[in-house]
Amino acid sequence: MLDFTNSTKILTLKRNTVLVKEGMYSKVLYFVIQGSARAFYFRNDKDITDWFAFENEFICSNNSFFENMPSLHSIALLEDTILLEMTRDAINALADKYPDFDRLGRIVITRTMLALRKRIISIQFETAQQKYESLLGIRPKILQRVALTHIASYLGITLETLSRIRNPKNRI
Amino acid sequence: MLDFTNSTKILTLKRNTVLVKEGMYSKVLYFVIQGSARAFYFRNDKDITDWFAFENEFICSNNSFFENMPSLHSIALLEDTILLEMTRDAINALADKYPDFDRLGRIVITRTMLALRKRIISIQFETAQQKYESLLGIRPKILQRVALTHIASYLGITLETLSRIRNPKNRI
DNA sequence: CGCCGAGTTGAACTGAATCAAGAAACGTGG
DNA sequence: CCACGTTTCTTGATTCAGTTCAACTCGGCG
Repeated sequence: MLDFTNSTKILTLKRNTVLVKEGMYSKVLYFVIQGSARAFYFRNDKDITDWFAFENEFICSNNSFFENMPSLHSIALLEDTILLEMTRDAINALADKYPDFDRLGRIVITRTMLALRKRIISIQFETAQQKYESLLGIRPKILQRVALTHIASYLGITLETLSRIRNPKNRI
Repeated sequence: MLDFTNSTKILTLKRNTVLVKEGMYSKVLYFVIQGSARAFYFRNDKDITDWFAFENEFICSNNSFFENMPSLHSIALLEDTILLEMTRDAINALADKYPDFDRLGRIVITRTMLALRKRIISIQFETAQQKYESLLGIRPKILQRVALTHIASYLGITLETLSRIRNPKNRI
């Protein structure tokens, strides 16, 4: 029988577990039930966070999942986390059978695309402080759950700059 | 009869024609046959180019087309241009009838998403000069077809900086 | 207790922005 | 085909946000 529960694995994993390693092929997509994960890569020996996923969000190696290329980034858990794991083949099979599932997939991709466009505008035109505040607007609880280093690299600023922004004494 | 040619208008338009105005609703998508267009918006009274479309590429008001919101940017032609115009309803109808067309739509969105991710990395970690060179790598002929002001704003740098980068005397 | 990773603070440096002029290219009408 | 105005691009001087490098603080944990 081909249905959702049969195409899906539920994983309960510890903090820091690595789901995908840079350079590997990964045709699976993870959906976060409880906990959080991040995608990251190394650039000039620095660990750069690329994407966060919290409850009810998806995460996967984009170019491995969508383009059959070796993954450009790794994915690791930020907290003890419960995940759904689905392979691309299972997702495609479900999408072929259930138009609603197919539609859902399209909506998710479209949303992601629109979010990326907004992020580009944010990166290009906001000061470090505005970027930080925008992030807090979108993810108010992120500070309680993610190390500042990861937040800084996600925002494209240094840890030192983030630290200064957060110190009210430095406000102009 | 519901088919591709009936759902499509061919437009032949002059340089500088405005296809979409900021603030309007636009449920159409344009496919460039010959020529070029750009999407842009104003930020602090500055004209910022957001996206280019050349031959065989699509352009539309993203958030109007996908999210039914008033358009955040305008779209105008950079050259005399021949376009295909399709409404969202026609596209959806075609996608319902022809699975291949549906698949095509998904591929286009996915590609766009992946291109946006690459652009984010480029914006975040490359110097002005590297951004310029990356763009030339992707679009070698852009200089012959687009004003430097638009290239600069697309890259998120000032016209002055772009001018200096292009002057070989200023290379370090 | 002492170490270690995570965050803070300080000082010097730098790439790009801004402001201000000027040069070149472009097009439109005479 | 040239003169003139407009738009596009270049160049120079100055300023500034954020980086870099280095030292220091704090909290947790073996």
